[in-house]
Amino acid sequence: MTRPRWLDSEEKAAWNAFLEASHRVERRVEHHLREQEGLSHPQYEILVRLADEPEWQLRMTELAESLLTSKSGASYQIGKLEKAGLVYRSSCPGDDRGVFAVLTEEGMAKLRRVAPGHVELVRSSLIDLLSREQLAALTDGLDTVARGLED
Amino acid sequence: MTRPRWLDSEEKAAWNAFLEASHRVERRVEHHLREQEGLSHPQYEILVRLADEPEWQLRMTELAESLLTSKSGASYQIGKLEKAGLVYRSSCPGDDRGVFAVLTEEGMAKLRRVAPGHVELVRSSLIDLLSREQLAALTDGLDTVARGLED
DNA sequence: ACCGGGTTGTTCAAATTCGAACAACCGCTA
DNA sequence: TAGCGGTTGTTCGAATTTGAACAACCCGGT
Repeated sequence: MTRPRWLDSEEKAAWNAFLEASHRVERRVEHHLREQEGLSHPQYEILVRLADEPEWQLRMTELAESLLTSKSGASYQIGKLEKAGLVYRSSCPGDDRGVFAVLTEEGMAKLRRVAPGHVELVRSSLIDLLSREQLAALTDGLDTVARGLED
Repeated sequence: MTRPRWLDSEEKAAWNAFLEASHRVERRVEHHLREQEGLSHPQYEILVRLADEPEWQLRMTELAESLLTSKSGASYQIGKLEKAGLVYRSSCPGDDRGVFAVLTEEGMAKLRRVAPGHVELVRSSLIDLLSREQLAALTDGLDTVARGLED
């Protein structure tokens, strides 16, 4: 067992800033969507993912991977959205195991209604807090991290 | 209702990178601590917070605020750690409402045992993925965000 | 000394998350 | 075409989180 390579003060600062910023932002977004729009953040993200697809649909597994969540978690949330009429499940032609989650018109309408407030919140929680240069540098770092942790 | 100030592509990239990086890192850390050390991330953070205090103790409310979690969440996790013998509750002299969460020797020993592996994971999840310059820029941005969202 | 507003920590129900287990299915190979 | 490893989505129980409700307590002004 080699001696641990402890974090120096800059590295500690980086880690703490990362944890604090991500928790604060997540907390804020979750709270806003919940209170103002009656959606959880995962649910909102599902609507966004589906709306981005040409046919407003995604396989359950693809959806779960896109959300970085478990399959059971995706299944649960799709169930909720289905009850709310924002999404429905559709069988997958050519693969009887498969299930598509499909955005309904009502789901798309909901998303359009909610998006402006959400974008405003994203601005006030991240974008508008930083200069253009800070934002670019932040994106660079975060992207490098995200790419480094893929799979 | 004014027209929403939609995000341009750089802003969208920033937001997506933020969400993806924070989810991937959190997921990785949580998984590692759970599997390798038998602690949840919140629990580990509690041990760290307490160990940082001169007397290894914090009031429940302070602890909750430090963790950016709810009071009930802190209470729950302290209950778990108490059962595990890593922490105990102590009444607060001068304030009968107050409760201190106090780190035990065993808790400190556990933290010392777990810390090296955790630090290695923090390195491989964030620190070592970035150059010194990237890390500094990332810290700057994330700190600005965290400060901007305080309270 | 007493009140009234604020604070502290716990408990509760409800919601959410996860992984394991499972049944059903796919596609390739013998 | 029978079989077999791998995939798909759901269900289950366990763990966790949250806000609301609550009881107990603190304190400054009267």
